[in-house]
Amino acid sequence: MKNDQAVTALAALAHPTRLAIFRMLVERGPEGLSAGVIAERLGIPASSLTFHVQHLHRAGLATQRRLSRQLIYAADFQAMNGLVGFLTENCCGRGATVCVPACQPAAPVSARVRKRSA
Amino acid sequence: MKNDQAVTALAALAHPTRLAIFRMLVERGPEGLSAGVIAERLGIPASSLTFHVQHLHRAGLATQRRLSRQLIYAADFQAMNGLVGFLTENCCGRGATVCVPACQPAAPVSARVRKRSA
DNA sequence: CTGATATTTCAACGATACTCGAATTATCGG
DNA sequence: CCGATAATTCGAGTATCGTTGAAATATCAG
Repeated sequence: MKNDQAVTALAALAHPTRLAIFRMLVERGPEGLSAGVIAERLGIPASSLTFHVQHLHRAGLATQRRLSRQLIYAADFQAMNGLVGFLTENCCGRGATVCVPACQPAAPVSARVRKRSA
Repeated sequence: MKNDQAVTALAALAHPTRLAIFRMLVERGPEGLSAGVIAERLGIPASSLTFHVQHLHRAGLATQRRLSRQLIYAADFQAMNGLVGFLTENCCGRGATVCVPACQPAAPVSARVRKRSA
C-alpha cells in the first residue's frame, strides 16, 4: 500500500460515524448491508449516510453492489489487510514485519445465522 | 483502546505531514528527534511543525520531553500497538485476533549508528 | 542580566469537511 | 406507463482543519 492510499484510508476511518459503519460491515461479512439498513441502525438521515459510506467506498475500504432497488455495501477485507500491513511495516519499527494479520471474516453470515438459531 | 481514542489516533495519522513525522519518529526510535530537526527535514515552518507534532502528542502517539533548549518528540510504540490491536480486533473480523503485532524498534539508535559505521 | 537559540502561542485567513432537507435518479410491481 | 420504494445528488449553512508570520516564552552561555 502506498503512502497516499494509507492517508486516504486512515482519514476514512477517522470519523465516529464512518468507523461505526465500517465495524458494522466487518461484523456482517461479505454479505454486506444495504444503505437503508445502515442509516436506520445509526439513526442518521439517508443523505448523511451516503456521504460517509461513499467516503469509505472511495477510500477502497468498502465495496458497493446493487441488489435490485438496494445498494449493498460490504467491508473490503483485502484493503483493510493492506492498511494494517502498512501500519505494522512502516509505523511499528523494523522488528514487527514478521507479523501478518489475517483480515477476513471467520465465516459467512448464512453459516453464523444457522449457528445462532441452532 | 476505546473507540474514541482510536478515532483520535486515526485522525492524527490521517495527514501526509503528520504521517511523515510519525514514520520519522518510528524509524528514529526512543531517542526521538527535536522539533527543529523535524521541521528542517520536512521543510516546513516551525509553527506548522508544532501544530502537527502536538496533534500527534495529544492523540497519545508521540511523547514529549525537554532536553535543555530542545523539545524531543518520540513515537509512543505502546500507543501504536494499541491502535493496530484495535484495528485487527474490531475491524478485521473475528478470525484475526490470533495475530499480535509487536510494535517496537528493533534496536536503540546508538547501536544502529555503531553498526552503520562499522 | 543580556543576548542568542529553540519552540510555542496567537491571530487571521482560506480551504475542506459535515450535516441535512429538497430535488433527482434508478428500480420494481402491476 | 404509473406509483412506490431506495438511494444519490445538490445546495447552503456551520464547523473544523491547516498554514503561516509575528509575538511571546523558555533555556542556556557568558
